[in-house]
Amino acid sequence: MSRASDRAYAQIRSMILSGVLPPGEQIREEALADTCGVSRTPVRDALRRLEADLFIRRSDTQRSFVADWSIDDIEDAFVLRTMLEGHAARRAATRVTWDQIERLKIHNKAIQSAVAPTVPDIPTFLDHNRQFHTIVMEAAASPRLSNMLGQIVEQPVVLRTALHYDRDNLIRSLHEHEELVFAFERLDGDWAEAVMTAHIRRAFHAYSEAHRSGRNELAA
Amino acid sequence: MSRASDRAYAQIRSMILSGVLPPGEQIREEALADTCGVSRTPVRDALRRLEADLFIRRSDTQRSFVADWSIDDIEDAFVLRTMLEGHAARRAATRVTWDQIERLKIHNKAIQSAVAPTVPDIPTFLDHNRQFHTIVMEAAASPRLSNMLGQIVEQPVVLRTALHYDRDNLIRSLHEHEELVFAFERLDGDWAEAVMTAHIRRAFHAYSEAHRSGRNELAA
DNA sequence: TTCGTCTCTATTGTATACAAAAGTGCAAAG
DNA sequence: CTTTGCACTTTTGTATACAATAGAGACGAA
Repeated sequence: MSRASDRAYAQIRSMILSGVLPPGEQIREEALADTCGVSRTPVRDALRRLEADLFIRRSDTQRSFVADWSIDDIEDAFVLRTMLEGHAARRAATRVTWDQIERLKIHNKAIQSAVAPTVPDIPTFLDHNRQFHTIVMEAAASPRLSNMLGQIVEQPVVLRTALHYDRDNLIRSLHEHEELVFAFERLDGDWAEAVMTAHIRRAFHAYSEAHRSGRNELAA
Repeated sequence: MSRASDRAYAQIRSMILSGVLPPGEQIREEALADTCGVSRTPVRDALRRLEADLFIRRSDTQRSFVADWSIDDIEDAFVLRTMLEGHAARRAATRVTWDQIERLKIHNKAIQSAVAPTVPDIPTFLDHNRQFHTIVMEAAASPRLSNMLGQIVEQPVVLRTALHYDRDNLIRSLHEHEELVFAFERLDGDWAEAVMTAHIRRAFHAYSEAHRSGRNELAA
């Protein structure tokens, strides 16, 4: 992450996620180059990647804008994520190694510690949650599936989802992770897919409800 | 398609598809720039896009190579395509408009004409086949799904698949298209998904068998 | 007033020069 | 004979200048 284009990528991405660059905002390469302290060349490079990640969309005349996600877009992304991650869980159930199962359990333990206190440690939860899902993808052993799921999971909407989890949701999430490991240990693809599907759908509804209230806050 | 980077993209892509740049070949930006008659800047642009399309992979030290697809990679791509396109067909079945159904029928008619002669017109088949599938995606009304499927369908392996179709396979392909339209007319998502799944799986086996014989030819 | 067109400005696209980094081969030491 | 380090070559990364193109606003004609 030391090349200028990588730094620019990370910086612009975080500017979008943090709302410094709000949805719909036009992106000017030179302005970003100044902000990031690099020339336009690596900025253009970063913008291409962000465009592929759907963080940015380009008009028909080559101008770039921060992507604006409609409710339909959001549901669309979750539906795809449900399908892909469910499929990954099914594949993983019959391919997972004992070592991977051990690592999944370690992350679940860490998540348990993070959600046990009255005030959960969200950053720790997020970190181990991400690693848990990464291991599932690894066990699914499909580079293309990982690639595509990566694209979806990295999208702004999904990244912000867990921020809306209350403690109850975090604990349910943990229980689903544990159930998934049970399914893996029994090589039960059907079960694994069902648990994962429910896991992602619940996340969607958690997001969706929190988002609605968020909208109201903005409107108020 | 008039910008230099677009021309470079198209040209490099076709060089890979036609085998001028064989799998595993290292890619040198300057050499391609000379070949395409443009500077390195648009070539780099094109290479980034081809990398996202998985036509090109980069080593850990930033060098680019034409992607080399293993048998597992190929099956992997087809499995994903089956899942995504099956899902798309299901969605399309309950969203497709009468206008889209008419257009699907028009392309099927064109395909019928192309495969009717003893010597089928493969380019015409490919063209209308592609448009047929594009309309299905359009009817599925999920931008992300379209985007992802586009990534898979455009991959070298898939692009070359139909070249291995014999006349019998082409006719079967047509019949499956027709059955899909029946399923759409009856708004039957289960049926549509099943037909599409079978459609793609058959394409996979057609490819896989032709590929095996192709390998033998190379070995002989 | 409204439409069109023209010009000027803002923004992106391309070329080129130079910097940085990685690969390559040779030589010397062990 | 192998290995390691160093210089040299090749290749990629970045900056900057310039070209091309889209957008915005003014001005004039209908």
